[in-house]
Amino acid sequence: MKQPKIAPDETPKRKRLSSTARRQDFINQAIEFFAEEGFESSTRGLAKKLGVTQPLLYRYFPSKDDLISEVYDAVYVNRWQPEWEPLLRDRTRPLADRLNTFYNVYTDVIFNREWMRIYLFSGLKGVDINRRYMQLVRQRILEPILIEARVELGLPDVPAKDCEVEFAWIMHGGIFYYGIRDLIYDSAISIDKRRVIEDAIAAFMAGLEIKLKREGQG
Amino acid sequence: MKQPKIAPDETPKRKRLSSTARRQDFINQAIEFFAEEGFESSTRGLAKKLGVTQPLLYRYFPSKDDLISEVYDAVYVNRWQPEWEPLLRDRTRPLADRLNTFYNVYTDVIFNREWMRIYLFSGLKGVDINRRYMQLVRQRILEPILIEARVELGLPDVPAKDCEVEFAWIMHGGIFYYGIRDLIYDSAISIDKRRVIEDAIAAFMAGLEIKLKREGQG
DNA sequence: TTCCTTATTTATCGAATGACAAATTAATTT
DNA sequence: AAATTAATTTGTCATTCGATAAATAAGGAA
Repeated sequence: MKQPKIAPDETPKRKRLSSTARRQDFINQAIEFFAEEGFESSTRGLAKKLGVTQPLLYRYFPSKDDLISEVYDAVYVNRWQPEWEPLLRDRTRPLADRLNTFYNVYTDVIFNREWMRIYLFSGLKGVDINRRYMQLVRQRILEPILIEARVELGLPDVPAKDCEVEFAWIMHGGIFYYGIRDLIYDSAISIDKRRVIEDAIAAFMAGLEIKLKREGQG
Repeated sequence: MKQPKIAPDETPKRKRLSSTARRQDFINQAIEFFAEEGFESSTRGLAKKLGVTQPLLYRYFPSKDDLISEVYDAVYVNRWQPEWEPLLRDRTRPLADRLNTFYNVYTDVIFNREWMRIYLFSGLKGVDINRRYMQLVRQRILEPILIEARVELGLPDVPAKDCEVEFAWIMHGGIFYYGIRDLIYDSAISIDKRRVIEDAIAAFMAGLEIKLKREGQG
């Protein structure tokens, strides 16, 4: 009963996949598995989900940690879209518009249970890929946003100060935490994601204008 | 060499603590231990940190899960301060002042590695105490804040709408995520916590005023 | 068909895990 | 000082873990 039903004379007792196809399948399903169960979960549990035996995993990955590293890459590196930064720098549009577009497409990528849970699990494990990811966010998203804001306000085009970056992080973190509440705790109020982002950006822009102009004077 | 050095004629080979004192010590150190290593870590590792043998744990807690439950209570329940809510409702002070005071004392409690990591670990495990904690935050912190804001702006004293609660969550989450960056990822820029909170609240208040008055008209 | 490559399984090892029972020993009571 | 209580340790069991070696079988090449 536990075996998949097979028509009488239909042979396939064991499926054989090509090396590369099998490998990809392993990584993809490992993302789902570890996201749900945590990285401490057993390779036997993963093998069960994959429908293969546990030692087969070691034909494709030297160790469990190596497999986990590939999971990180698949989630953090491969899902980052290079067009995000130019989108933020497109001065033909008002900055508020650009921010709304960006945060909608960005959260389309990261607001899913897999991504969020992998991110939190790996953060707690202290792997440095998380720190690198946050540097990426700072350099490719937050600092560009702050430069664009200065330009739009007619202020001198100087690099962002630390306390300005922190202010941008507050907005970014507020939106991010909305995703956590929604996807990890299932406790976000079911409201348009678009609306939440819009409000967060409006408050950020209003606060930033006050902040930048005050700094310019003092 | 691994035994603690004991002066020649000083007797205590084994320390015996009273039942209640030992129990408290176990819980306190279990918080540190599980916060750092995660709840999947072994009871033997914990016993080593405690300087006792592993079976002794089972004299005080029926199972590992029971011990973990006590850890949750000690962190979530016992550290919540009842005076927080009246502080937010103290109408003799401007709301912005109250918010600043509150978020400074609140983060004094939760911005430490133990609290933050226990919170994230337990959230990923899906235990319902996390959901209950977020309801507490909503009912005792965010909804009072929104009511106070309406009153201060001279608007009708009606319960907060869902989208207003979400807006308050954005500020709260932004501040919270600052703590995560600081304590979990060691990647917050070292800036006055006080300053970050001040900016977050200023942006929230500015955004909320616009939002509430727009709603009142539409 | 037959052979050969390699994907996959079977079998197993040593270490670590949560939990329990029984022996020991420190502290209290008599 | 002797006896009693209870805190703590020793010893152990059944599972589960990551990992390896050897056996099996599917599919392409000859």
